[in-house]
Order: sequence, then C-alpha cells, then structure tokens
Amino acid sequence: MRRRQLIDATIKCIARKGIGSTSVGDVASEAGLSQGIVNLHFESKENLLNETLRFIADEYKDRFNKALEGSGPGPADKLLALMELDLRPGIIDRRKIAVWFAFWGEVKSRPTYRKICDERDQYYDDVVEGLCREIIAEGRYEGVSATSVTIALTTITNGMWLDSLISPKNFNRQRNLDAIVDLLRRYFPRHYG
Amino acid sequence: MRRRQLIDATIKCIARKGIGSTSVGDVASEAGLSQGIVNLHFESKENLLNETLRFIADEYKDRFNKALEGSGPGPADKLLALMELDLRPGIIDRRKIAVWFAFWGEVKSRPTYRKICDERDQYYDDVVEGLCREIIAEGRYEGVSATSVTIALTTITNGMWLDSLISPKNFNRQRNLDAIVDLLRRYFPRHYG
DNA sequence: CCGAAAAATGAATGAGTATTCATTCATAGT
DNA sequence: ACTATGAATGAATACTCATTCATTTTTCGG
Repeated sequence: MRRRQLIDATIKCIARKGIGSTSVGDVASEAGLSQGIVNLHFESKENLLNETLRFIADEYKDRFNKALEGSGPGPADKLLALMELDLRPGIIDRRKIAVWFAFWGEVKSRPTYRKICDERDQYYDDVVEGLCREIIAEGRYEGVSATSVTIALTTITNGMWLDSLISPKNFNRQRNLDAIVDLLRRYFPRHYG
Repeated sequence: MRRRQLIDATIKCIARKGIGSTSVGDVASEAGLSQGIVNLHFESKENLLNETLRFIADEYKDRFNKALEGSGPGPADKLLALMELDLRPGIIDRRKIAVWFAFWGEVKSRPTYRKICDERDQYYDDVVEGLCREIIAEGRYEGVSATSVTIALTTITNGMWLDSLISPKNFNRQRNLDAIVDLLRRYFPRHYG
C-alpha cells in the first residue's frame, strides 16, 4: 500500500530533518516516488502529517496491548511489563523518540495533534491506574494513592525519553529501568521485593 | 536593547504558532519593527533561534539558582524547592512549555539545540544528585540509591510538563505536586514525613 | 488482448520567506 | 551649521515548497 509506504518515508524524514525541514518532495524521494504522489494519496501535507501521527500512536497502542497480553497474569507483572515496554530498544529508539517529540513540539499550535496525543495518553493512564488499584487491593497497601503512583509512573517514562534524546551518550537503559523498579518497590514492596 | 526585544517577540511567536510557522517577518511585526531588523541584529534566523533557546535556558537557570538560595537551609528544603519550582505557575505556563517542547522537537536534527539543552540538564542533574546524597547521608538511609532517586525526580517533572501541554484541561498542579511529595516521602520518610 | 479506469509522473504555478541593500533619519561630535 | 555614524527601514531578490494538472503508465475485468 502506497499510503503506508509514504507514512514510513515521512517518519524517516522527520527523524532525520525534523518536521519543519521535511517537504513533501523529501518524502516522495525518500519513498522513491514522484513529486505529486503525496497530494495524490493524502490530498495535503497537513493530512499526511496527521495520519503519520495517528499511525505511530496506533503502533504504540498495539505494542502496549501486546505487552499487556504477553506478560504474567497478575497486575504487578502487567504493570512492570508496561514500564519495560517504554524502555525496550524497539521503542526507545532515538529516531522514534525524535518523531514523538517533533509532534509534541507542535501540539500547542495544532489542535489535531493534541487530540491524537491526548487519546493515547488517556488510555495509557487509565490502564496504569487500573493496575495500580488492583495491586493496592491485592497487597492491602495502606496509604498508597493510586492517583499519585499513576502520575509518577506515567510521567517518568516520557521524561526518560527526553533524556535519551538530549543525552544519548549518557543514557543508560538499565539504570533507568532500575530506577523504575526501585520506585515500584517503594510503593509496592510485597509485589516487587 | 533590541536583541532582547526580538528574543521576546520570538518566544511569543513560537508559543503561538510553533517554530515551523514562525517567520522572521512575524517576529519583526510582533516586535513592532521592520522586515530587515532580525538579520541586522542576528545575522540569520538560525542564529536568532539559537540565541532564543539560550535565553530561555539561562532564564531557567536563574530561577533555579534563586529557588536554591531562597529556600530553607537543609538539603531536603532545597530539593523540595526545586521540585516546586518546576510546577510554579510562572514556569508551568502553557506558553513557556510550548517553547521548550518546540525546541526539544528539533533536538535530533539540530546539534546546537541538543548541546544547549544538555548543558542545562547536566547542571540540573548534578545539583539534584548532590542534594540526594546529602539527604541520604543526613538521614542515614540504607539501600537508597542516589542515582535512582535522581533519575526519578529529574525525569518526572519533564513528563509533567508534557501532560500540561497535552491535557491542559485535565492538568492539576496540586495533584502533581502531591505525587512528587508522596514520592519523596517514600525515599526519605524522615525528611518529608 | 482490449480499453476504460486508476495510479503515477514531473513540469509548471504561485504563494511565501530569508536575506540583501540602497536609502532614510536621528543623534553626536566637531 | 556641518558632518559622521550607525540603527532602522522596506522594497527587491532569489529561492523553497505545496499544490495542480496534462500526460503517461499500469492494472485488470471482460
């Protein structure tokens, strides 16, 4: 399918040159096709970018759901699997992260981007909060607020993504994963001890 | 100073329209000046953007140092003051955050941006890690890794900034601050109890 | 095979934009 | 009063880029 091929080319171009310097001509030649091809299949550049963002959001959601299914049965396993997902080599790949940040960088001025990102985050937050509640009930943890843990867990991974983008040399996946597990242990010692 | 005036105008334009859609003409008219003014004072658009990023990074560093000085004397006070800083209304202002993300979105394709951001983060991390070490020593906390706490604390605030950008409606400063204090309490109960 | 419909091409168009520069103008020095 | 200075202007230039469209190529049902 041409549309998919063009979206892939768009992702490559954005990762390499940023959204601002990516022209439809660049995308077309990255795909090995001709000038007019983008407008033929997507009508406009804006459309292409919207659909590209939707594509990477869907792709993430897929991996997210697969991680949930593929993990151990308990909520603690599932939560850990989700945290690990965000630091998996295939996800925390500098090119992929660059694309996410390129779109996030335009969220304020493009309501459509905001909406797409918001949907993804909402879903993510809901699942994480649900798992935290299950763990709290299961372990009879007193004084642990599911809301607080959820905020900590969901924000921390995005912050790590930024680190990996800004200090790739200094970034250490294992150390970051350790920090997350360490944090989980503080909240839920009987599950991650 | 004209340069400062132009940098302010650039920040406003980026917050409103994003980097991609901000032209030097926009900046000039936002400043109430004429076409050629940007190239007169900054030689090129690229230069203007570099200096704008450097300006907001310096501005942040200033507030950061003031927060350190203005807080209570102990490392625990200082650390909390830094965390509060990142959620203060003047900092977590959607326009300011939008500018940060606009630049972060281009970090991968613009080495200069990366360098400026990296310097800022490096400094931030070093200070936070130093404070954590002091607290650990002071409270004789066993089994708390300064590295892990530092990673958690420094990444969490950037993640919160992203949330405030994507779900401004849903974003609640107090709830986020509570999450941070809650987290501090888990690591350092005798300091934040 | 045929031929109509769909897909793809790439040159042309026109809007927009960074940069240049000849000129204006206010101020300061002589 | 006259001149020198340099900040500021804004029209002109050169260039990039999204979009259009006439034309060519491919596809595929009959």
